[in-house]
Order: sequence, then C-alpha cells, then structure tokens
Amino acid sequence: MRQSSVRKGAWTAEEDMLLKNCIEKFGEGKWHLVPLRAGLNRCRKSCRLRWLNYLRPNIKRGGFEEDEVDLMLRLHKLLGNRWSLIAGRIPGRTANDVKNYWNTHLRSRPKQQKGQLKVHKDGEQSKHTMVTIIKPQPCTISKALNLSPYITSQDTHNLLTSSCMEAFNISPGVVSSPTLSADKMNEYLDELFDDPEKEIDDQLGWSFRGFSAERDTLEGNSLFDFPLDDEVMLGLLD
DNA sequence: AAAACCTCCAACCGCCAAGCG
DNA sequence: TCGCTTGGCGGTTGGAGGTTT
Repeated sequence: MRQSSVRKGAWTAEEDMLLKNCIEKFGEGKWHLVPLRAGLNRCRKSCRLRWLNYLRPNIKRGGFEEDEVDLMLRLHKLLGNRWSLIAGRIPGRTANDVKNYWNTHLRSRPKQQKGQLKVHKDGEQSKHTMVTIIKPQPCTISKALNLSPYITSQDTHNLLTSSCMEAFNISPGVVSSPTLSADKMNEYLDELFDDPEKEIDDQLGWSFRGFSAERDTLEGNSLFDFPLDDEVMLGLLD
C-alpha cells in the first residue's frame, strides 16, 4: 500500500520562508496544523524542530563562549542530560546546540588534553582555552520527587533559604507536596545564581561565586519546570 | 591531487507524558 | 478508565565540509 510521503532531509530556503511566515502569522503551537497552514510537505515534528532549532528569532549562532561552556558544565552537573533545561538557562542556545556541543566536545575528548576545550566556529580562528574541568557527574532526574525522606525535621528547615522554603512549599516541621511551583523554583534558582556571596561548594561540589545566570530569554523554558530528582535534592540538602 | 579520515550539526527516530473525548 | 492525538524530549545518524596523509 502506498502511503502519503512527507519530505525529509535538509530544508530549502523556500521551505524556511514558508514556515517562518506561517509561525509569524499564526504563532507557535498547533504543530499538527503547521504543515497545512504553511503549505509544506513536512511532518509536524520536522516543522517544529526546524523552527525551534534554526528559524526561531534570537537563536545565537556560532561557537560557544567560554562562559557558556562553563555554565553548561555546571548545569549538566546539576541536571544531567536534560538538554532543554540546560538550554533554557543559556540564552540563545537551543537544546540541540547544547546536546551537540556536549556530545562533540565535552562527553569524550580522546584527542584533547584534559583541561582543554576547543571553542570556535563561524570562521573565527580556532582558539584553545584552558578551562578548569569540572568533571560532569550526570544524575538521573526522576519523574516525581518525594521530598519526605529528606525533609523531615526542623533541622533541615534551617538549611534552606526562605525562597527555597517557599518554593518547596515547606513550613517548619511540615513536609509538604512534591508539586513545585515553577515560578517559586525559578525565584529560588535566581537567588541561588545571582547572589555573588553564596557558596554552595559543599552541597554541589562547585561554586556560584561570581557567577550570574541571565534570566530566561527563550520563553517557556525554565530550569525548574520539572520536579527535581532525589539525587539532586540530596545534593542540595545534604 | 586525491583518497582517507575527522568534525560538526541538522535532522530523524522512537519514546513518553499530558490532554481530551 | 481507556485509547487516541499532540507536544516535547533525548539519543542517534547521515552527510557536508574540513583536515590530514
């Protein structure tokens, strides 16, 4: 039986234009309607991916800056292979960009000395930058978080900042819902990232000193749009 | 000059979860 | 409750272009 075939492979400039016009006219979302609306012989997934990874405004092209790599390493240590979440904290970068960079430069570097990262692209002269490697320790993120095994006492309460307490919906002596408010979690994260004096080396094995994460510029992405993993929580609360 | 090899990244694939009837 | 649809994600691949031999 012959099934209707959709086009695959590289996108043409014309297809890009059609998709872009369609998104600008109707907005993001309703991806199942996009091929029809745009007059494209592409599947919904392909359209979505093309938009998110290439056509979307404000996408930063070119090589990763040293600070972006550093941020990526830090976030990967915290989040593991949660590329979309990591990308959400690196302005202008897509999950695909981050994943590609990680897989090609950071995951295994058999031909490069430890401590060296290649940061180049876009005709820019290659440059090798010495970076203190924080060896990634990927952690799995479970689907649901149950805080109760870890937050059981007043003592634990004392370890948390006020916004963290609020974010986790914790009141003294009371263990509450694992359902987190994204806004509250971002508030907590921003406090964690933005406070130059805050050191959490002991908790996470690295420091936020002098490190400031910009607020999300890619709408819809936030680092804590997900329940934290038990391991991450252990790291934070230990 | 050209073959072999390597690097990079756009795109595809398969899976999962949420939403809905 | 169940099955279907849709959106979204991470893993993987294919191939273009660059580099080395």
